[in-house]
Amino acid sequence: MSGLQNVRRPATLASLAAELGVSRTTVSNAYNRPDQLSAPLRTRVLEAARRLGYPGPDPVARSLRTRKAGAVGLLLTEALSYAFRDPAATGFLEGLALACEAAGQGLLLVPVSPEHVDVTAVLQAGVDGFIVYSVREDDPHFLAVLERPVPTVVCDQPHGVEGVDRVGVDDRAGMLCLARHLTGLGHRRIGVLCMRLGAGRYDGPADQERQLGATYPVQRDRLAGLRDGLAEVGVDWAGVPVIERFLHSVDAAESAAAELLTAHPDVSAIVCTSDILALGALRYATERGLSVPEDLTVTGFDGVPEAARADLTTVRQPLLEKGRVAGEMLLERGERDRPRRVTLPTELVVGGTSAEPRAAQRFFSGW
Amino acid sequence: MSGLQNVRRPATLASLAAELGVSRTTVSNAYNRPDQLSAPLRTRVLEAARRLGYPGPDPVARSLRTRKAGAVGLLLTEALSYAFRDPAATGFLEGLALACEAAGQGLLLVPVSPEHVDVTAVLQAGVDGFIVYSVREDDPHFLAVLERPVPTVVCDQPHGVEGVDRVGVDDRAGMLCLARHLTGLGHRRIGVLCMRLGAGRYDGPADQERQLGATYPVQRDRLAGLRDGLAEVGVDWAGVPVIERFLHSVDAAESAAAELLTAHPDVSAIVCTSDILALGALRYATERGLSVPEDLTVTGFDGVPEAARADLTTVRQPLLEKGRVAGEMLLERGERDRPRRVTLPTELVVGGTSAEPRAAQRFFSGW
DNA sequence: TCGCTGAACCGTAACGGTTCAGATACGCGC
DNA sequence: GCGCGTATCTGAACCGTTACGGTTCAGCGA
Repeated sequence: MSGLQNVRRPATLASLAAELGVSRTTVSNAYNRPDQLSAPLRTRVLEAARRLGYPGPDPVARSLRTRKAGAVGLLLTEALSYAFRDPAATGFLEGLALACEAAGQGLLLVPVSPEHVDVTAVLQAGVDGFIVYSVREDDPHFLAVLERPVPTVVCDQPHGVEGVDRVGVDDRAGMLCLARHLTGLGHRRIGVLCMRLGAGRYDGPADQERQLGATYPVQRDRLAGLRDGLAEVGVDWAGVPVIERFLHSVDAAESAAAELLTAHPDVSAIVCTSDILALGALRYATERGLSVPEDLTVTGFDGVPEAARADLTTVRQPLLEKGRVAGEMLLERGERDRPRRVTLPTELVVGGTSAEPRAAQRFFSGW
Repeated sequence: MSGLQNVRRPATLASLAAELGVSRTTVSNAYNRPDQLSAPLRTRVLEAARRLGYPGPDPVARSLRTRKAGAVGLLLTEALSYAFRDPAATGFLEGLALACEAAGQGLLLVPVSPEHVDVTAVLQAGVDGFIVYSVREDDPHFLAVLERPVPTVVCDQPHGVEGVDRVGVDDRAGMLCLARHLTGLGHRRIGVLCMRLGAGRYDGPADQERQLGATYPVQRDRLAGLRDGLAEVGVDWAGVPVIERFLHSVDAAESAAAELLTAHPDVSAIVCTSDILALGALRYATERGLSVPEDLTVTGFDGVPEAARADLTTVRQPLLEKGRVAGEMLLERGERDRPRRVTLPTELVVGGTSAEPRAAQRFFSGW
């Protein structure tokens, strides 16, 4: 806990009213409804306010009475600072911020302790609604959000929560499209790097059981899309190595790529479930002296600016747009009879990191 | 305004107490001080809460009573989305977020309308303190923040506001150091790109009067540091062209570089008051077919990650650290007798974008 | 049996506003 | 002179909670 605490207000609406010998209503009106009192009196009120150091109506008290806080809460699974570090999150948040701005709403980043679970921050947030960005299905903070009697919009994951709007993309279809691009090039020996699949800290190979038990639907879907695409050309998913990393960073991905290629040196393409992971794979390839795409194809997912700079083959999703839509769904006035589900389009971006595999590897499928 | 409004709470602490035939205090204690009532009664309360759909104590009402909101407000001059777009801001915010997280405080991004001035959002923010990031001296939102009876910490600018803590770097000294690097290399014909110097939208050359009247102390100081450094080798500041841009973007900087080099083709070095501006200058050089640093030296300021990737000569400041210190200053418990001023160190980073000017240009000073 | 103690629980008074249904006075048309 | 609309201001209820200073009562030692 912090030592921060509001100083006692030097003057209140009531004390100001008493000083002037008018009612509290009048003082309130001086601030909120100038047309409800004569101009001279209003001036007198405002002048007295300045003289007594009255800073205007207290926002919290006003919120209590009006039942609106003027802010939207944002819940992330990761540490708060992640919001400013991950480019996919940043893009989303930029769009969300645009929507909030347009509606004059604040955006409250709710602190979640990465260490031990503590949902008090969620329960304490003075907000009119929540945006939940890509959290685990059974995230306790998320469950706490659902307890709160305010509207909620989920971005990406979890899926299909009752009474909650959602915006996202078709991860499975996007990945399927990418998979076809790769199989079309002739790739059959494929390795995968993916983000965390479950609550606990785990780094290493993710077998099928772990994949199916994943509590992150986005990862589940992206893997499923790839599996679908490979099945179309007869590649058995059981033989496809998947390496999981708990941390979503270039460094972590680099080590994952090392782990993958060490155990499976014959892989011709590394499919990553995010661009960040792909950037790590690229770095490992450079480190190891492998040429991309001649020796190795690398693909990502998301379409962040860094990926464009690296000319990465990836599946682009409209990150900023997703944020803006999320905000608008939450802030939109009017009745919403049923939870809305918005799916934004994805687009395959073929960059310079994917090409046909070497002749020796092509159409090989003898794992 | 948004249509978002809290649904009426299905049950309140009072109704729950009435239902159970206990006092409101007891219900409150069931949530906040479990040791103040017997375990069985607490269970009974919590059970009834679930049954009646009572979502736990209302955060706003609690805030009113306890006089703490559990959140810190953040004020930016720019549109809210800027926070996620500018890498220097992002670095700062990441550090700030770390500090907030550690203290369990939320971070409320206060929406400021870029179009017409409207300070209601500042007055409406339910926060225990404000962080003000790099705003103009006479920014009306900032003045509104000062009206609020909560502690405030300013980052970078404005300077020397009474009763307000500040964290920043010595911009003047940092730039002086950079200037000496350039003059040491032999540069005498120098052109400058700087960020906006005043409130109104203006793009173009900034004469000395405009420089001196700048309401952005950071820009003022950086220019002054350069002036000092040039004065040391006898270069008259009056002859140094300074091009100003209202928008802080690579695109804007590119056009500024064009403007500068068109009017002053004999410039051997472009000094930019930010890395973003420098990246724009680099892009213009590439576009125009100029080699950096052979044909042209380009320098930045800040030390953002993008600058490192571009191997830019710049002055690095500890962005993340600055954010964390700002947060800690605000959240720190204990009396603060007088406003604190923290100045963090800067460091000259010599990259590959600065070198000796061509022989023909060296030591020339005959403008 | 008495006095004392500590645990458990309660009543009241804020916290600082907003809101709505009046009250008052005033000007105006008839 | 009277009814009536209008502009201006007031009174009181209400928002939902927690802080504070009690009261009650079972248990215990003497």
